[in-house]
Amino acid sequence: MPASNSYPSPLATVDAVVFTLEDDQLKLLLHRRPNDPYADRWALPGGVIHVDEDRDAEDAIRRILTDKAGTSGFYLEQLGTYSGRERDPRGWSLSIAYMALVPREKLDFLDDGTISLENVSSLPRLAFDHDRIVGDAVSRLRGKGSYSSLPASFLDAEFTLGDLQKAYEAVLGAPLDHSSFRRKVLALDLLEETGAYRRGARMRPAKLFRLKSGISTFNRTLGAPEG
Amino acid sequence: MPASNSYPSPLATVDAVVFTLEDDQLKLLLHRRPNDPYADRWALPGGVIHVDEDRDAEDAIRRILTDKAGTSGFYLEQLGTYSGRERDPRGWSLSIAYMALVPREKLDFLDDGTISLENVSSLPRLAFDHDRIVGDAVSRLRGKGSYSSLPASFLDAEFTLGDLQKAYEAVLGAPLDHSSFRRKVLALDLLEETGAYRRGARMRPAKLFRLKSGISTFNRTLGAPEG
DNA sequence: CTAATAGTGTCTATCAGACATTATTAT
DNA sequence: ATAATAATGTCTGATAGACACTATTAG
Repeated sequence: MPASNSYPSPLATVDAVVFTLEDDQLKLLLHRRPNDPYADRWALPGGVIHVDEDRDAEDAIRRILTDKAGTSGFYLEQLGTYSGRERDPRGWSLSIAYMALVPREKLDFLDDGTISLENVSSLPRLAFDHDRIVGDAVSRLRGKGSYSSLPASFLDAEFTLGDLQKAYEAVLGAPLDHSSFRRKVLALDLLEETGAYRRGARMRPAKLFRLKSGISTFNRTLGAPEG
Repeated sequence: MPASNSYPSPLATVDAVVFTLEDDQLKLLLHRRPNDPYADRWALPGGVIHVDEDRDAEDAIRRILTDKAGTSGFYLEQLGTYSGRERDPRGWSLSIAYMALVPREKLDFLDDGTISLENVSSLPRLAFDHDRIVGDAVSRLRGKGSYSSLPASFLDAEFTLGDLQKAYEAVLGAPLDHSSFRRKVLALDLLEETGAYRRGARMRPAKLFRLKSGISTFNRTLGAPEG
C-alpha cells in the first residue's frame, strides 16, 4: 500500500548472486569494491536503482549485470529483499537480491582483478550482509536443483545427458547414479533430441538434446539433497 | 551494493497477504482503502516503512499488522518485492510483500466494514498489483503446504489429527486420504501427544498433539497438488 | 441400537537406488 | 586390444494411494 510522503525512503539497491559452472565447479561472480565502505572487500555485483531509466527492479539488475559482466539473456530470479538499519554503515538501506545462472561462455568481463569467479565452497568474507545473501542463494539453488530443470541454465542450448548430469552434480554437490539419472530425466519429457551427436576422443558419441518448451518444474525428484 | 546519493529513492512500502482458516475455508484479510488512489477498493493491509522506528522491513509489517489486525506472534515469511513505474499511479514505487498465516482466533479487528475476511476462491478485484501478489501468495502456500508443516500454523498449539488434515485440505484445495495422511504425518515425527483428548458429541475422543520442535520441512510429500 | 469421527490393517502399482551389462568411438 | 564414456537392462526395497475394517463415544 504505497502512501504518504512524510517519511524518508531508504536507499534502494539491487544485487545479484551470479552462478556459473567452470571446470564442473559451481562458482560465483564477485566484484572488488573500489570505495568505502568496505573498500577492497569482495562484494556481490549490484548498484542503485535509476528510477528514470529502469522500468522495475529486474530491469535495474539486468542493466547492471550487462555493464559489469557483459552478459544478457540468462536465467534470473528474485531471491528476496534484505533491509534494515544495520546492514550498511551509512544507514537504513534496502537491497533486492537476485540469483542469476549463466553459462560460462556468456560471461565476458575484464580480468583486471576487480571482477573474479570464486569457487562457492571457498569464498572470502564479503562486504555488507552479502555472506548471508550468498548462503540463501546457495540453499535456493540446491533446493530447486532437485525438483526443476534449473541446472540446465548453465549449459548451452544443446547438450548431452552427460553434460546435464555434471551440471546437476555440481549444483547438488553429490554424485548421481548414471542410469537412474538418465531414466528419470527422459521420463520427465522435457528434452528432445536434436538428431546430432557430439564426438570426443576415444569414446562413444553422445546424443545432443535441447530443452523442449517452457516447462521447468518436476513432480519427481532427481537427486537426493537429503534423506 | 548500497551507494551514492544522486538518484532519488523510490517510495518503499510493505504489504501482507494474511491467510486464515474460517469454517474450513481458506480466507484472507483485506482492507478497504479510504483514500485515492483506488479509494473504496479492497487492498492488502500494508503501509510505509518508518526508517526511524522500524529496524527492518519485517519489523515494519509486524507493526502494521498489529495495528490493523490486532495480532502478533504468527507465522510470517517474505514473498517477494514488487516494483516499478506502473504499479502505482503516483510513480515509481516498491513494495516488499509478506505472507502471514494466522489462526482465526488470533485475529482481532473492528468489523466496521473497512477490514474483512474474504474467501480466497471468490475475491474482488484489488487495488494496485495486489491481485498478482495474492496469486503468488496462494501458489507459494499451496506449494509449501505439500512438503512442510506450514498448514499447522493455522491451528492452536494443541490440535487433533483431524484438525490438521482439515488444514491441509483447505490449503491444498483437495481432499486427502484419511489413512495415508495419518501414516505419513506420524512417520515424519514432527508431532508429540499431549496426553489429553478432545471429546465431541457422539464420537470417539481424539488424541491431542502439538508440534515438536522447529523442524518444518519434509522429505516426503503429503498431498498431491499435481501429478 | 445409530451416527459420527478416530484410528488400524492390508494390498498393489510404482519407482528410486544399486548394480551389471552392452555399445561405440579413437588410438 | 584398450580406454573412455554412452546407453540399456534388471532386481529389490520402500511407499503412496486406495480401500476395508475396527474402536469409542453421545444420545
